[in-house]
Amino acid sequence: MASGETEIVMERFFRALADRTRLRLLNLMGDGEVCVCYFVEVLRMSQPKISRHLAYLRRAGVVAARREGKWMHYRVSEPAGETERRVFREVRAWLREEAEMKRDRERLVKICCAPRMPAQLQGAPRPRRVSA
Amino acid sequence: MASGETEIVMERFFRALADRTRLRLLNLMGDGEVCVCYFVEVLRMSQPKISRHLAYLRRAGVVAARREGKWMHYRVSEPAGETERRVFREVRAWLREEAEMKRDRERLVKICCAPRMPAQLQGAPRPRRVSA
DNA sequence: AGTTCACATACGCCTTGACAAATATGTTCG
DNA sequence: CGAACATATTTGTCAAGGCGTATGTGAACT
Repeated sequence: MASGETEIVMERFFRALADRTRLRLLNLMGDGEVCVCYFVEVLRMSQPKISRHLAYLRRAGVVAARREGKWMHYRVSEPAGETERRVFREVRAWLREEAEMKRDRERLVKICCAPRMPAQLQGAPRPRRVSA
Repeated sequence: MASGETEIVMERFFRALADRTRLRLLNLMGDGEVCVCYFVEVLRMSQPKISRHLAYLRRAGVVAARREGKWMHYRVSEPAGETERRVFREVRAWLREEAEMKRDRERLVKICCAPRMPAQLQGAPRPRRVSA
């Protein structure tokens, strides 16, 4: 790693968290991998907007992506260091307590566990684990 | 508090941390109140720049200021909620580990505990507690 | 009162990044 | 192959915020 590079890690990390949409995305990934199409559905935002914020989080090293056919699954990516991991853990605990974040997770559960999925989500892969 | 206002607290908090200068200022306040003149001296940045970032941190509710004659002392201001406090605690622990942050604290100690203070700091009030 | 010291704020310039709309890429299936 | 679908990126516009310079403000002196 280039000298001085560690010095921007923290900044990049906090910049990644300095946007409500990105915090909401992170919150939805709290229980495991989630497909992009669910983010669009739950947050009711345009697909490019979601995608841009996911790319931002990816560049910041906060999330990782996995392709499965047409679908992309995003998951939280744990930091390397012990201290960073603890910071991240507490941040995510904070997310779990916020009102809007709770509502988002409830919407995710409602949508992906519904007896009939919404029309645009027919055939979309369901998240492994989901909890409000 | 107005409805919906709690939803921007997190964003404002992380935006306050999303800048290296502000992180360094926060780090220097880790052990107690510090006078503005020390920030200028330790970080070797212009006084208006320091002042602007301190104002930003103040607006975000992350620090508090106290006037003592001509001098302004800044200190970390603990958040209200338990979860927020834990996040903040871990963030500050992270700061304590970074290389540049350590160097900054060492510089603060060296400057304010020197037998003869630098010319521009003659008579400046020394921080209560200081540790590298 | 007037000056000096310590700090804060205002102004102008420039960069970053958020958004919508349009377009490109990659995957599957007929 | 080509159409359909899911996701990604580009383009253009705008607001937030970074910086340096200049100026304002409040406290402590003579």
